[in-house]
Amino acid sequence: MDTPERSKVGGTPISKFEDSPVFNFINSLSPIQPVKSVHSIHTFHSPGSAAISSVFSSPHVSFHKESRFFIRHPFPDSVKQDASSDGLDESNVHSGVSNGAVLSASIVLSQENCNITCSLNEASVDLADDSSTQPDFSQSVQVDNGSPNHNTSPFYGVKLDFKLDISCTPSERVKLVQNMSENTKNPHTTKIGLEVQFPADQMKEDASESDWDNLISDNTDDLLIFETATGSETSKSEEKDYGISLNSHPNASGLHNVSQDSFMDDDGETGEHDGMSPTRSSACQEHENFVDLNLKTEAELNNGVPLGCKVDSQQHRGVRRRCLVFEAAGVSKKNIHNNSNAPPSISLPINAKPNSENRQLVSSKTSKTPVPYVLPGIGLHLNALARTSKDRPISQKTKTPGREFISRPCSMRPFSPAIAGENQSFKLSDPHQSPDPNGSELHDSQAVHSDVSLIPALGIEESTSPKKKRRKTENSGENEGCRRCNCKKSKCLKLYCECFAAGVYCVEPCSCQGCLNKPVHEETVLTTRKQIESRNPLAFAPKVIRTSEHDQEMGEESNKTPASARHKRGCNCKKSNCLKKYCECYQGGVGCSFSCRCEGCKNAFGRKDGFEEIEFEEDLDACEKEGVKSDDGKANANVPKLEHNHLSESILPVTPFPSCRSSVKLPFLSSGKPPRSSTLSLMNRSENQQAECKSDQIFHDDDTSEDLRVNSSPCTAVKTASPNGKRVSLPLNGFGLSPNLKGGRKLILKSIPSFPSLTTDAPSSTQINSSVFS
DNA sequence: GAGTTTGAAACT
DNA sequence: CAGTTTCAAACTC
Repeated sequence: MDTPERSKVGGTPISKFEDSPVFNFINSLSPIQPVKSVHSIHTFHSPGSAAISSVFSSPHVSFHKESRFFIRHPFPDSVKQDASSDGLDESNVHSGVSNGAVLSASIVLSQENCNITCSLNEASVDLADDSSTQPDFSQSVQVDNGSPNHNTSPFYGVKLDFKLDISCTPSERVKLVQNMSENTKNPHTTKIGLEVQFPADQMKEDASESDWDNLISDNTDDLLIFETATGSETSKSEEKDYGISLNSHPNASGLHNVSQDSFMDDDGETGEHDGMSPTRSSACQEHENFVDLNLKTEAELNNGVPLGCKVDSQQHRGVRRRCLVFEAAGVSKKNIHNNSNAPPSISLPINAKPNSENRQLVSSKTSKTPVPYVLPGIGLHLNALARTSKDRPISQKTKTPGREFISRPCSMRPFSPAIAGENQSFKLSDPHQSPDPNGSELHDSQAVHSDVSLIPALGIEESTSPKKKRRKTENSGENEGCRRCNCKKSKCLKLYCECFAAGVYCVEPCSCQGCLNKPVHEETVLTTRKQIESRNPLAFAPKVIRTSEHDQEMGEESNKTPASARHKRGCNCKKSNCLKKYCECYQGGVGCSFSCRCEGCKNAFGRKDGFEEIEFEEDLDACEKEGVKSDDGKANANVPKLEHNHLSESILPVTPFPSCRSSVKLPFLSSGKPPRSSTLSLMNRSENQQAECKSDQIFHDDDTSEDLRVNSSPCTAVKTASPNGKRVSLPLNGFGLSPNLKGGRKLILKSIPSFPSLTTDAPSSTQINSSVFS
């Protein structure tokens, strides 16, 4: 073995390492000789003796500062001291405290069976404290592993353990890379790379046998302490939460990727790994020491490394190539890299093109980046939310001077029910905030900001003519929502203007002419708005109200079943039969209700007639089977089917301020079945007012549909007409009842937008209704 | 892309 | 409050 010279860690002669069990192990690889422990893990790359040489030949790479594999764990100085006191070369042992989290990684190569045990322990913050006092702590090793199985997300008290029993064969390769001293100073940057490669089959079998506890207990001496690398503030923040630094962090992942590449991708598979760490800082690239345990085979990763930690899917994707990779021996492609080779992969330019996985990471990361532009003094207008099918990009003002940049997510499902909820107290703002496609409600402050996270960067992409784009997006179905106004005469100061109606400023994509609905004209906008509100307090109220609950429950199907939501005022369609977007109900993805004055309603989401006709039917089931027939006697095949769904929905106006919202549960909507005749009977129009009264009484904040109870308390009559004389009523108001009814449905008005102008305080359900219907 | 249709909004 | 006009989106060609 000529290793010593070539094997340097961070320029540190490997002589010390030779004393280490690892070294012995390596030496003994062929024939397999036991290695009791590894104080410091270095790269083993060795099939047989030759392998050993190779191990140390490549170790440079792995040892090299630039090695990308790393196990990060912060730990207390005390620990560090202990480690050093143990005679461990600092280069081999890095300790640090990061965020109070203590991570220790121990890798043990057992003498027998050439077991290689890698215990990765993530010590909680508490542990970190303990670690100082507990010698054994050193054994616990925190490995930042990006293995899919590895839980990328930090967790307390979770040990990430994997034990690998492999027969030592020439094919086996274990790389342990430590990176050195320079970085020790900087706990955040110190990384140690460890790569262990095993035959795939062995890995599967053995990897599954993870026994960290044993490792810890047995190999106290053999500890590798790694400092957690904290690439960025973000990672730190994450780590703080858990007291553990994880590779889940983009930076970390990037590091892993890099490291992995450095070790594994001689054969050109690096392509897989390239592009890794866009987020990775150059500094990290050069100076971080990593310990990487790479499990190359995914099966291995999944099966062979029972970490007891599960990584969420997203994390998986991001993490997949990271750390622990046990490469099947057969996979010779993973050659230990020479340092010369390593650098390229290692020091991948930040702006390097990420691979698909990396991209995901990046994208996910970036997705959050957009920051909504909130016009000064202008608050979120939830009306935008109300326009369900009309997603508006979240307003975002580009930094470009004089240019408004408003974007809103186009995530809306084609028929997703409009979310209602508008708090007029908000100033016009954030134009195009859209309801969460998922139906999630915007809550208070969250609404304003969280939505932003949803921003698909719409605004950025809009360069083509707004109109075309709009159509394009609309046609596309899901992205239907991205709209812009095209006003020519209204100056975007009337409700004709969708933007204005939504309470958002017009943005660049808009092709409006003479637009005054811009931040520049804020006063004008507000004034006009007030005027309109004075005329009709509900003018900016969400047109469609629905419950978020529904979305949550229904998930993807929610778009199919918006029925629980209803247009607050109802449509007045004459010719479109409520089958086109001319119909606001249809457009909002909700069924028509009693409030509608439409003629020949065939609303696929729920016909007004359907309700009425069904109302008195004794056997709803029959109805469902037959389908609901409209007044004109035309059967609407869609209706029954849809009815199930949308009836199950609850009305949920989404307002940013939950406190201001009250929810109404309409009794039978959650059943998911069409209204039962008995139930519907209550909805008889003659009884509308009564029903509405009931509905008023059943406002609830929570969604317990079962809670739907008819409140017998006296109710004041509620006007169904809007201030303007137009009927405004909550659809399904009359549904409050009948649990006894089979298939009772619930409409839940989870939140009704409070209109500050009307009621300063969070309106009670009654208040809401009164305000709505008065 | 222009023209038509449609229904809400605005107006009288 | 009803009728009419205006408006812009939706739709059609």
